[in-house]
Amino acid sequence: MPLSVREHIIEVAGALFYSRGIRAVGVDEIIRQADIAKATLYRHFRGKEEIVVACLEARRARLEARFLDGVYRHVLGPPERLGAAFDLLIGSLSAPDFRGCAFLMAVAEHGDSAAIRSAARGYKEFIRNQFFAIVRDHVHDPETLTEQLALLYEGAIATAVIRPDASPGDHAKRCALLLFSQYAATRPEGATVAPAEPNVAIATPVTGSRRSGRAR
Amino acid sequence: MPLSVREHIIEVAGALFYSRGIRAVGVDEIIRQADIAKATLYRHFRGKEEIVVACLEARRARLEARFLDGVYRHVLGPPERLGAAFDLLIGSLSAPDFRGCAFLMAVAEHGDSAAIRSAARGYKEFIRNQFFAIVRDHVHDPETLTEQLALLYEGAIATAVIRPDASPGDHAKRCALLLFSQYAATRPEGATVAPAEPNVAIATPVTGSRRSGRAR
DNA sequence: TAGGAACGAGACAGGTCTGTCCAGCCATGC
DNA sequence: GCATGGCTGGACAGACCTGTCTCGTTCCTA
Repeated sequence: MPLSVREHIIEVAGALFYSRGIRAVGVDEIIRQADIAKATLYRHFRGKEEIVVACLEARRARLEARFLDGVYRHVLGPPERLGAAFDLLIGSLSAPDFRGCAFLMAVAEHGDSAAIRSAARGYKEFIRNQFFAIVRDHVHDPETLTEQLALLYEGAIATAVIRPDASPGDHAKRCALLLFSQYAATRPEGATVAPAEPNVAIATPVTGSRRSGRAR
Repeated sequence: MPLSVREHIIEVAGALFYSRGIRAVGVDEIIRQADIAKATLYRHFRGKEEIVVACLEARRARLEARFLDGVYRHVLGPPERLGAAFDLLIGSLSAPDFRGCAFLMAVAEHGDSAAIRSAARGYKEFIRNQFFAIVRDHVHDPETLTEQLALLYEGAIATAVIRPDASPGDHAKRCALLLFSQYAATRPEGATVAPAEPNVAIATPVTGSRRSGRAR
């Protein structure tokens, strides 16, 4: 299954950008590694930034597909789905070439590019929305729980970069499941589970989930 | 109180590096903004990387001092201290010049530099250790709770970069207090702490007004 | 078989980067 | 008076960057 030239460029450039940084990788190195001519590269992309955006979008599609496959391959309940999502994360964090969140790194290096910010935001919103879809019908205040799960997810990635020996993925998973059980237990209507905890007060209203957004 | 030349360089370079990225800022721009000669810069630093490391260490000292001041200014219990720590975070995230974790960004751009990785790790371990010191004697399994709190802290910073409208700081604080009350409630031995009305912690300190900036 | 599109190889321009070096200025101390 | 040492301003070298362009080849299709 031969890749098209464009896909080949995206694959090579994406790996280089991720492993060494966007600004640290020149187009000369991309064409050398991809074994193509410079004119070919500039025939497929208008400039370097367009390559970066294409790499982020390809990565996003790959990660989203992997997420959906891992979480929805089997029909399971919310805790199992959350566990599967964090197991995927744990696998990513322990990959030998893991270096952090590619989207966050791209924004750090080119935060002025609207296209790059938009690609990053799109992926992060996908993750958030997936968590929301998983817990929505099983807890009270799913918006708050969703944001907290997303926080754990992001925190594990960031921590794995600098303190990888802290097992951030494992802690995030454990915490996510604890939170879910908490929010499910204090669920008002269904009342299927009732471990009777007074902490309900904390988990109630406060900051009205912004949710509006859509900057750009 | 006039700054020494070296401190002046660090201040100017640190702001430039943080706002635009390390590789995106050349030494020519540093000496122009700092209004010094190039020879002066290279008399104080052996090279650009040494400037970067000095900037990170200065930032680390500043942030650590601010953390300790905010959390230990008043004598309070663990929930109030956690609340204060996350209020400091909330203030930082909403600062107009906030762009993410400077240490993580530096590692993303220069992950091959041992000195930069070390500076980043030092700061992140400080945060972790502070959380540990706060909760150590008040919960069972303080190590796990500590890592989870650190995860929320990191996650809020990362999320604030890409989805700032999600109020990540507020969600992190709320979740941190919920976790603490959980871990305190299930504490086996002492059982001194009763999570009866934990909302005190939420309603206490003032958000923001920390004046984090220092944009210059 | 002929034409054209896609490609490889590489020169090239114009700019930027880091780091070195030189000449001159000025304050301080002897 | 005079040396010293930190500073400024700027030239400079050598490398690297992005993006354009030319030229020859290959491959597909009509």
